[in-house]
Amino acid sequence: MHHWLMKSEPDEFSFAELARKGKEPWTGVRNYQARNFLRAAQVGDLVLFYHSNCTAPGIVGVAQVSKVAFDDPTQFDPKSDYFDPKSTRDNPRWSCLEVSFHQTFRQLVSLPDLRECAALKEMLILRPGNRLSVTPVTAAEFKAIATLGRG
DNA sequence: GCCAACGTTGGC
DNA sequence: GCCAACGTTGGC
Repeated sequence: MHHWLMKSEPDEFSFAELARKGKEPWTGVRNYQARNFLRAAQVGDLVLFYHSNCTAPGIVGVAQVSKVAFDDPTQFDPKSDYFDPKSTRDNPRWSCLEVSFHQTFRQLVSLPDLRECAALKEMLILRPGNRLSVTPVTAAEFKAIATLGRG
């Protein structure tokens, strides 16, 4: 069992939308390190859902991996923002997976909250300049954040 | 809108 | 394989 943190801009895809739809293919990851994390995820892994690039950045709830990684269809679609002309069907570069809604936090665990928490000092997301949209989280970090979020 | 950080690209 | 240029991310 692994734990992850995934970032999404709420203007693009919000956690509320995941709650409404129940599940969503997590496509558009175009960074090799993040892709490798996606490929390591297993069904049942819990995912902290982080809203970035918004007025109140932070973790809003928990999702769960419901399908392991498969070829990201958007890489083959010339109409998609995520189209990659260098990727072929014989040798696809990019993977996606499916996430399902799990739980909405009672309160936002904001970026300042995360920075304040001594147990979270090592989190990748808190490093300056970190741009990975998918990062691993330890079980202890997950627990600390879930405790804050569940209030 | 600014800017720091970092990944990627491409010339050499 | 080096490295400068460029693009993107994301907090503020």
